[in-house]
Amino acid sequence: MRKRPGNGAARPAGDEIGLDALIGHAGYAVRRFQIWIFQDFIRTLAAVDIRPTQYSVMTVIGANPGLTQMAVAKRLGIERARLVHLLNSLERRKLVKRIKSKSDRRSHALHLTAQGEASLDQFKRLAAEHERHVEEKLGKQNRARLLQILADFT
Amino acid sequence: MRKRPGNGAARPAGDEIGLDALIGHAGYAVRRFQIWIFQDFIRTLAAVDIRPTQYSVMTVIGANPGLTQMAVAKRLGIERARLVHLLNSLERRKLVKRIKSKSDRRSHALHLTAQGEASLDQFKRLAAEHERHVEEKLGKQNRARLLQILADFT
DNA sequence: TATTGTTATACTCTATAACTATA
DNA sequence: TATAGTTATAGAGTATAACAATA
Repeated sequence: MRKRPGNGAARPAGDEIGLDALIGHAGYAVRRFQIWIFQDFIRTLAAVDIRPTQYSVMTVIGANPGLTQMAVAKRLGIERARLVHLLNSLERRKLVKRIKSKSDRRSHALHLTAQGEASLDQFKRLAAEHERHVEEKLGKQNRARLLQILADFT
Repeated sequence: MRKRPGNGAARPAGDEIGLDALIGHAGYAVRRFQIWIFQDFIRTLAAVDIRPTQYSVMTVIGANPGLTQMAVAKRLGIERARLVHLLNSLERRKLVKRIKSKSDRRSHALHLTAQGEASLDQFKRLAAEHERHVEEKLGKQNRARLLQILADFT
């Protein structure tokens, strides 16, 4: 016999649990998907110990050498205070270097080290593997549509 | 004169900064969008001080009275340890109550209080307003497509 | 005065582990 | 033994504020 709800008895976990209003909220689905996708990314790049944010920072520095910390922070929507710690970690691992700017001595120009360049190539191959997981999960067309719909947020 | 990158000089922030490989990653766009959508949700419900996770917990309890904490945690993908604190906060605000289950005295049956029911109605109206912001931002069709593409993750 | 990088604090969230009381 | 709820801790991420050096 199924328990009736509403009388102080706990419903067994096997019952189907409706989401009610959450079904109509894009934010709920997006959040659940974002968690899934980050977990897959972290798992796929676990061997090289690189997380999504670290990957995004290295990719942008690699494609735009000489950027300041402020420029990277603004472009990626990361707090500048947070970026300090991220860069400390990447610098300790000899993947990124800060170079004192001569034109504006308050700021640092960011570059990948030689090792950072080589590592980033490897990270990109693994990230591409992750992206294939996404494609398998969503379907090729749906993934393409998704990227199109969200293109403004990049 | 534009600074050339790669010589230790910082690039001015005004330069266009390419995202390189990030452009092809669904996770990057999804993450940026998820941040935007949560910020809008938090802003839209700021007057009632309800955040997305709190809203999702109250909605599920409201639609499925008597659920155990484990059942809610599993359904929404929240850690049970995290849910304890969320419920403490909602219980302090007299929105939710825990009732000792008689059939299994380890567990609690979760219910909205009368005040919780009334408040949830208000939260849902505000959340619907937030959802209209999403629709304005994405376009009606794109929002519908997005929900369809991500339906498996709810 | 304003900006860049830094340090520090507080709060949210994720991920664990261990404890208690029950089953 | 296993499970539900709880407590605690550590790390990531967000949001601030304040400070030193420099503009």
